Amino acid sequence: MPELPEVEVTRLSFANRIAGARILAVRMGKPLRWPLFSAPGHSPHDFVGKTVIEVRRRGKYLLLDMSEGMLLVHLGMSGRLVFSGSVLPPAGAHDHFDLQTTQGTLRLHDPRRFGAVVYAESQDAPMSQKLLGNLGVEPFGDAFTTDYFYKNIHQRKSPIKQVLLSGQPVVGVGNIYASEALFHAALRPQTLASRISRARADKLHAAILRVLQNALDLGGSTLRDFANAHGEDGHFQLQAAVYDRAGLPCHVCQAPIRTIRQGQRSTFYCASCQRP
DNA sequence: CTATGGACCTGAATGC
DNA sequence: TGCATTCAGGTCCATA
Repeated sequence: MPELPEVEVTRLSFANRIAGARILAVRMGKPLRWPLFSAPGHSPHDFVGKTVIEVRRRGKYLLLDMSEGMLLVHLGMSGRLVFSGSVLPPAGAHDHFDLQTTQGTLRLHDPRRFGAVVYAESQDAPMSQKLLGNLGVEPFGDAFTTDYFYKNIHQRKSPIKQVLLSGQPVVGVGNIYASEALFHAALRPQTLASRISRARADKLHAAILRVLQNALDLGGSTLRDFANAHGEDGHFQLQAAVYDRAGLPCHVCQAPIRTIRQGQRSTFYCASCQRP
């Protein structure tokens, strides 16, 4: 479900409401991708009494800084967070984590359970390093320059679509926005990253920022079940140029949008507008 | 080191 | 209707 825009929209929808809250109780459902604690001797009850200081984001992870330690939250493919100031309904079959606080309850709903909630003592803790240590730069950070982008894709031998999905050199671009950015840069997804010229790399760099910013402004994409922590849908999908538009006419040239498989993921593109 | 495919899990849509 | 197959917003891990 969630690429950078959806994760950031989720963060913005509850960060202010949970900041400063004291934790009252924690409830766990079925196991998620990783256990809450990697070291033995801990229990969810340990969180009671700690305070949530603030909510940050790194790539597609949400980082809940607490008065002691932090929670790394990932939404996987089907995860969604809900924050409610009043009492939530009883946990359903797919509600796998509840953080009950003095200011409301944060709940993770995740049918496929590719998501995770992981405790780390700090950013340097082993689990934190494993999950965050090898991420590329933030697209909206100062390090994501055109120079950096060109240099880093130039040494990659894979098709550019798969390089964008890899989280290296830049995080946050998933399957929807990779196809969309390549369309706006007029670049074929199959093009080997190493063969992309400086000028076209610059164009793709700009397209990534433009597409992600646009999706942020529209509240993300709701393909089937994404919603922010208030339950509000996103609207980017209504103006996607290529994603999920197989066989439909290109908005620019009317040629039918094509689908291919790359690394077991669907890619959408316009063979007329996008060139190697 | 880089690149690729499999694995994890559930539900909805499609096809015979 | 019933059952099998395919696909879905991610990414870690083993293997070449």
